[in-house]
Parts: sequence; structure tokens; C-alpha cells
Amino acid sequence: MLQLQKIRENKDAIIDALKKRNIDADVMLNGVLHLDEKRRSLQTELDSTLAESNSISKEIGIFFKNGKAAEANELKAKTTALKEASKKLGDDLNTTTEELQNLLYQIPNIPHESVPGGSTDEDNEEVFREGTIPKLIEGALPHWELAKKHDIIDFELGVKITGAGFPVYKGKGARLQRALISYFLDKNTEAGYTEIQVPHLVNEASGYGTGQLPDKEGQMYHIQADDLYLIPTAEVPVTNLFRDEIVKADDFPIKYTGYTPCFRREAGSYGAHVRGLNRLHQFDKVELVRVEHPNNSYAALDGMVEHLKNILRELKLPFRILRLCGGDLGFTAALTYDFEVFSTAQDRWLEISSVSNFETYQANRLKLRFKDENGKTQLAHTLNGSSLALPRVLAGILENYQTVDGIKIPEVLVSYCGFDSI
RNA sequence: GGAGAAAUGGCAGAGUGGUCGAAUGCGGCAGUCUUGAAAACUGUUGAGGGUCACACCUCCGGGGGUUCGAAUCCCUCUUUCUCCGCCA
Repeated sequence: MLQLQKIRENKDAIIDALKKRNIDADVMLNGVLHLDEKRRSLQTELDSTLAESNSISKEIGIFFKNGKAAEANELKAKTTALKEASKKLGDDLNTTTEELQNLLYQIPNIPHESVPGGSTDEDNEEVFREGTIPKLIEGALPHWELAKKHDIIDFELGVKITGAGFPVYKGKGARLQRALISYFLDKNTEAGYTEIQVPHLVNEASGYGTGQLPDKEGQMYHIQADDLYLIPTAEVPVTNLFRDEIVKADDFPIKYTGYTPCFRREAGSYGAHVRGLNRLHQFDKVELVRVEHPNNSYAALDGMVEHLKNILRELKLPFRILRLCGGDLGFTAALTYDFEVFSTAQDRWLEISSVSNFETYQANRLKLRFKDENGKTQLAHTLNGSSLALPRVLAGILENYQTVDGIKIPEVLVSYCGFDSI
């Protein structure tokens, strides 16, 4: 959520910046300013009404104490009108505040100045590429064929017990999954991230805190009986640990990593691009979350990018990094880098990580603040990134590492797997 | 799931209808003393709205109510604790 004060001060600059997202925010922002003005004038009016009735109440108290009931009762009569007025003003104020809030929820984050214009993923800007794309053996297979051939992932079995998009990992497939999770967590904790295990279900307030609600209402699984949501990413529970918190400036950098399954309804997905592991309703992911001082958040983002590069180098997977264009940028992000691994057998790039700086956008909703050098409280910056999303890394490994003698396991994973080929 | 108790500032904990945004202690910060530190002493120390700055307003788990006036009384929800039941 954007800060009201910034909208008041920089309306035109914000409208301009939001054009990168291909939206015309003119009407929305004017609506915000109008409601804000209305809210403040109602607040002022209510405050003075309350101030008056407060002081009368005090006088009444004093009269009663001194045994002057007549005078007290005379004053009581005066408060009736004030009470009615403050009730009405209070109701109006609440309505206006709610309208204002709802409007603010609809305005996405301001893209960072480095975000390129554009509307689709084709307009994303490639900023880095590394690794050689391997020449595949004769008759190389896509991962869903390999999974079947070696009986390591069973998609049909998942359909039977749950539905499409819920695969069952078996034998070496399951073990490889577990190996990847351990390997990622180890790399992250070595880099100073604290490992954490969090609930996989969150309440509504957490959904609003990180911005999945109301923007992505239909994309989360919702358990109606208990009004809880299955997490679409560990970002939600981990970042919400800091909801309504005021941290100390010395606490920075705050760095967490956690493994969770992720649940996504993916309503509206279809076609060849969702085959196999490419798009699932349930998948595993190891996540990085950081809370940073505003002065340091972009350095932190760069640090996360470098960290992920190292992991992909160790896995020896060819990858590239994209800076997302305005049209492809997530609702809450100011700047996002996507990491993609090249899937040789599918001849396409697969997104395996998304690393973002949200600046104060999430913090404003979360009320995540810190005391700065002058003892003033101000909003912190939040960041997160996948390190990494399992299924597509798995797909990349299966496809890129296939040989005539089976699938080789990347060297760094052998000790985690306990075998070197499938 | 059943019965009872409770929820107050960073923490502990007082406060049962009126000068209570809240005693006191601890912690934090600043200062005095000290070569320095510790101890001791002094001061200071919640959040949000509003204002150029004050004033002023709101917040004692959430929501609603009673009252001129609510941390305090009533209703409701949530959470925690104790006991019982069930259980990985």
C-alpha cells in the first residue's frame, strides 16, 4: 500500500511512474486525495466535538463531587446533541476511512526507476546470462517422459488421490526433492539466513499484510470452515512475522529462510506450458525473506541475486536473469529479477526464482517499522526471493543431465542424495 | 470437546465508574560521578491521527453496548493458562 503522505506530495510523479505498469492512475489518485481530505475534515470535526463533550463530562464530575447535582444535570442536557453529532461524525469517518483504504488497496507499487516499460514477458530485460546449454543425447526426453521412464514422479497417481497439478514423487525422485531442499537451506544458512519453519495456513490479516489479498483472492486456496488460506509462498507467513512490529535499527539485516510447500489455484492456466512440473497446484519452495533499512534494501537485493547466481553455478545449470518490465511486475513489487533455467528438452526458459524489493509497500500494510538514528519510527523495506522453486529446478536437472546411461546427479547434490544417477 | 481463570506500555505488574495514557519495578536512552567501566544518583522513555508548531482526538486483546463520563459495568468474539477428555 502506498503511503498517503507520498501521494499527497508527489501525485504527478506517481501517476507518471505507474504509466510503466500501463495503468492510468489519475482517477484513482485524485479519488484518494479527495477521500483523504474528506477524512481529515471529518476527523477534525469529530475531534472538536469530542473535546467539547470531554470537557463537559469533566465539569459534571466536579459538580457531582461537590454535591451540586442541579448544575450537573443541567450540563447533562447539553451533551445529548453532542453525542448525536459525534455518533454521526464517527460513522461518516469510518465509512470514509474504509473507502479510502479500499481505494489504496487497488493501487500497485511504484516501479523502481530501472524498471523497463512494456506490457508482457517479452518486454522483460535480460541483464545476465551464464552457463552453457548442453548438447543433448539422441532421443532426449522432456522431464515428464523421463519421470515416467524412471518411475520417479507419478502424475496420474496424484490425479487419483487429489487432482491434476498434485504430483506424487517416488523413490529417487522423492529423495532428490529432499536433497534439493536440504541443499538450498544449507546454502542459505551459510549465507547468514536464519532457518525457520512456519505454518502453511495463514489468516486473512496475513493475506492482506503481504498483499495477496485482496489482489489475488481467487488464487489462494481458502478453507472456509476456519477462514484460513493455504500459503501460496512462504513469503506470506515469514514476512507477516513482522506485522505490527517496530524493530530496532540494529536488528538489520533481518534474514530468514524457510522451506514450505506452496499452494496455488492457478485458475485459468491451460495448454502445453503447464505440462509436467511446469505449473503445479502444490509445489515445494525454499524462500528468502529480508527486512532492511531503506538505505540498504537495493544492496540487499543485489546480494540476493549474487547468492542465487552462486547456487545455480554450483548446480551447473544454464540460467539467465531478467529485470521484469512494468507490465509483468507483480502488484506489490518495486523491482523484480526473475531467474530462469534453460530446459533443453523443452527448448524454453523456466522461471525458477523471483527476487523482489517491495520497498515500503508491504511494510505500510504490515505496519512494519523501525526506530531510526533519530529515534523516529519509519517504515522498513521488505524483500523476498525463491531459493529456489523445486519443480522447475528438478525439471532442468532431469532434462539437462540426461545421458545414455541415465540421469546424472549434479555433483553438489550427490552427498545429499546418496546416489549419483537415476 | 467439557469446566474454570485471565488478557493493561519492551517485560513484569498495580489500577473495579470521573484530573488514568495509566502507579511501581526491570529494561532502554541521556546525564552526573569515574582515567574508563561497574555501582549509585538525576532526568527521560508507548503507538496512531491532527497541526508550520502547539492545542486537541483515539488506543488498556478485537467488536458492540450501558453512562454526562469506561482500563474499570454488560454482551460477543478471539487468544492464553489450569483441570478433565481425546490424540501424532
